Amino acid sequence: MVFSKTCEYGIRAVIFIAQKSENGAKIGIKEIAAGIDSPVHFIAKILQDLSKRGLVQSTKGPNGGFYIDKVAQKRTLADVVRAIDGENIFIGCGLGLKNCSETKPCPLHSEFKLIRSEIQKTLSSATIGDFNESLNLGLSFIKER
Amino acid sequence: MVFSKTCEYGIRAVIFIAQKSENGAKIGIKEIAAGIDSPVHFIAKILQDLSKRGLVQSTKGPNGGFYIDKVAQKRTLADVVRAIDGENIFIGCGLGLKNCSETKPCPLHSEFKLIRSEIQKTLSSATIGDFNESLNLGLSFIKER
DNA sequence: TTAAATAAAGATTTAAAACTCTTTTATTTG
DNA sequence: CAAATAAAAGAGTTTTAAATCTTTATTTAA
Repeated sequence: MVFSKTCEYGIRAVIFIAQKSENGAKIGIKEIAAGIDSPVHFIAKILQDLSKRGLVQSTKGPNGGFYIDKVAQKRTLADVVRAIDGENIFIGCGLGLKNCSETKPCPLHSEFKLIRSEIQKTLSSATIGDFNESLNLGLSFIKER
Repeated sequence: MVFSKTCEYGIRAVIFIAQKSENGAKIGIKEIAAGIDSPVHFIAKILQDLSKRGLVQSTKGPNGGFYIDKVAQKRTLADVVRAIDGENIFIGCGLGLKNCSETKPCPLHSEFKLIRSEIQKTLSSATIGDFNESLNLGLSFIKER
């Protein structure tokens, strides 16, 4: 729920790459897929897209791979989500009504405003690089097993 | 996001039926579909399912239709969501990790715990019948146009 | 300057969700 | 009891998301 599968993989990949490339290393797509438990070609597609938007960096050829530079480390998870799933999670109506608004609210409008703002706050206050340390210390995980 | 389309329709339908049947009336499936802007046969399927679970009542034949009795008016939106989309929204990991837990948390675990509990609180404190008045007064809406 | 490594791109397949259509069953009323 | 009405049930179809496979382009290093 909340995010599409694509977006879940995207967030996990971005966090993974950030951690692994902190020291300047580059990470191959196979290693990324293994590191976050995702289908190789699927995450490749997602990263191509994030790469075009500057949320990850990459180089081809031997010793190539993905990495996240200092600038991108400061981008937020909200940017990643926006790039993949769009604005809807931040602004959409909980009951799927397109013209739900302050003046014509759905019955759950104000409740969902609170929830959405909580989501927005969480995602826009977390940068891509924020999790490096906790992952390094084994305090959090982005892999199933 | 958050809910499946099926679930959005389901919630809207249930709220609609609750309001319209408050006085004991029964509402036909066509009227429901029109009242919440949903495909007739699709919402019919959803209501069949909710009916089996006792979240709505129905009778066949002339003057038949759907309604929601006193008991079901007291059921919560959480029950409806659980019936259609399952538990996942209440317990699932924000990053889609199946074995994310307190002891093996994903990087966003605690943040999502807050968000989920907000969703849970909202849905389980709102009964199906809670919106009758606000809909009657034209203070909230469950239809696009 | 060629071979190997690697990401990018494109095309295709699979699976799940959303939606539609047809037939059946139950109920009511004349 | 027959006809009409309305939901239930079942069997599709369409659309979208997810996943896979194949080919191309770029880079490096021998």
